[in-house]
Amino acid sequence: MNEEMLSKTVLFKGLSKEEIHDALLALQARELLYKKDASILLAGSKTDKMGLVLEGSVRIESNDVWGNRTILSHVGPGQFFAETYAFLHNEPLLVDVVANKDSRILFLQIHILKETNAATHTWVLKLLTNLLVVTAHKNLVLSGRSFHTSPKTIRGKVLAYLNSVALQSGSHRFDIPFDRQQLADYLNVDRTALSKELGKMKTEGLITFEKNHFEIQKSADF
Amino acid sequence: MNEEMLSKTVLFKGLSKEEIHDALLALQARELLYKKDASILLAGSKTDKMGLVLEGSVRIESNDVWGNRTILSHVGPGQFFAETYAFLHNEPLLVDVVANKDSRILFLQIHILKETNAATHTWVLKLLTNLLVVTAHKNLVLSGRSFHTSPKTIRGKVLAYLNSVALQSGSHRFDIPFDRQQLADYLNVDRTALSKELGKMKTEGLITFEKNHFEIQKSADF
DNA sequence: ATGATTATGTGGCAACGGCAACATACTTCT
DNA sequence: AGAAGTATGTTGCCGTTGCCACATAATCAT
Repeated sequence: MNEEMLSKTVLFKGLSKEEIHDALLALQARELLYKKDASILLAGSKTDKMGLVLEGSVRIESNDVWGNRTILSHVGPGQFFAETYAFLHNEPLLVDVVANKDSRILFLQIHILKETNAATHTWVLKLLTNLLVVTAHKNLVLSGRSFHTSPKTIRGKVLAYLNSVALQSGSHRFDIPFDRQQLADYLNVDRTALSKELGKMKTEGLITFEKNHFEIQKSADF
Repeated sequence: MNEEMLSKTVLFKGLSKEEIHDALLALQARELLYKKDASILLAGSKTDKMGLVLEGSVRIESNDVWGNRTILSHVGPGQFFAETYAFLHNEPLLVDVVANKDSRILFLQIHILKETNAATHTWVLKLLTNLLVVTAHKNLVLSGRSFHTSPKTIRGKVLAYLNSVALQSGSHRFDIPFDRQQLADYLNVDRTALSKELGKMKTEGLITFEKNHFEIQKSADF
C-alpha cells in the first residue's frame, strides 16, 4: 500500500507514514478491483466499510423499480464514498455504488474508529477530524446537486450545472465526468430532451461542446 | 442553560453534566431568539457557529435572483443546522437559514473543537464523534430530498415525500412541517399545480388531508 | 475491414406543469 | 364585528418536456 499517496488525501492529511500504516492495519484496509459498470455496493444492504477511489471512478446512483436512474454524484480518484453508511454502520444504503470505469478501491472499516482508544493511538483523533471534513464536503456536494436540479427548465439546470463545474475548474473550458445519459440522470431530465436543448444552446452561441468537453461562451456568464 | 435537555440531543449524548457545562463554555455557547420569518444566516456569508434549535423550528432554503425559493430541509427542536459551514468555517453559505416559527436557538463555535486539546478535555473526543453522527444524518436527509424531487410528475414527488414521512412517523396518519407553498418549494413544483394534483389524489382516494395533516390510504401503499 | 453494439442527435406528438387571474376559505388585528 | 391579510383551491391557456421511433455517428470485437 502506498502511504505516500494516501497522505495526500483529505482523510489521511496530517498523518505520518507510521500513523497511516498503523491506521490501515487497525481499520482492516482491503484493496479490491472492479470492472467498469460492476456494482460495488447495493441499495438496501448495509456496509461497515467506506471506500477510497485509488484509480478509476465510481458513481452514486439510485435505480427505482421502473428503471429510472438518478445519479447523485461522481466520485473521482482520491475521493471517498459510503463514509456516511460506514460510520453509522447499520443504516441501509439508499443508493447503489457502481464502478464508472475499471477501478481500484480501498475499503476501510471506519466504524472501528469509534471503538479505538484515542489516548494510545495518535491517529484516531486526526482521522476523526479529517473524516468530519470529508462528510462536511460531501454535504456541500449534495446541496450542490440540489441547485443543479432545482431550475424548472432543462436549460436552467444545464447552466446551473455547467457554471458550477466551470467555477470549480477555474476555467470556462472543462470536461464533465458524465456522458449524455448520465448527465440526464444527474439532472433528472430526459436524455433526448437534453440533447435537443444542448443543441439549441450551441446554435444560440451560449456554449460549445464535443463529447464531454464543454466551453461556456463569455457572454453566457451573465 | 439546561444541561439536562442538551444531554438528550445527538450532539451531547454520552456527556456528563459537567462535561456539557465545560463544553458550552469552551465553545462560547450563545442563546438567541428569532421571530417567525426572521433570517438567521444569509447565503454568501460565512459562519463559525452551528445552531441547535431549542424551541420553534427553522428551514434551510435558497432564494435565487428571480425570487424562486428552494427549501432544502426543515429543522425541528433538538436538531442542528449549519454544522457543515461552522466546522469547515470558511466556506460561504450556499443557503439561507430562516426561522419558521418564533424560535430559540443555541449557537456553538464548533470549529474550536479542532483546536482544543483532547487529552485534557474528555468531552472533545465525544463531541467530535457525535458531530460526525450529526453530519452523517444530515447527509441522509439531503439524499432523502433527492428521492423526493427526482420523480418527473408532481404525483410521483408527492407520493415519494409522503411515503417517506409516513415511514419515519411509523403511521399512515401524520403531520408535515410545511404549508402548501413550502411543500411546493421543497418539491420544486408550482404551488397551484401542487394543489391541483393533491385535489385529484384526494378524489381518487389515494390520500386525504386537511391543512398539514395527511393520511395515506392503505390501498395507496402499492 | 465488417458487423455489432453503444452513444448521440432529430422529429413529432401528447401531456404535464408553470403561470396568471381569480375565488374562497381561514387568520389576525384593532 | 369588520377589515386586511394570508393560505388554499380553481380555471384556462401555452410552453416545455417526456416519450416513442428513428437516423447518424462513434466505438468495440473478431
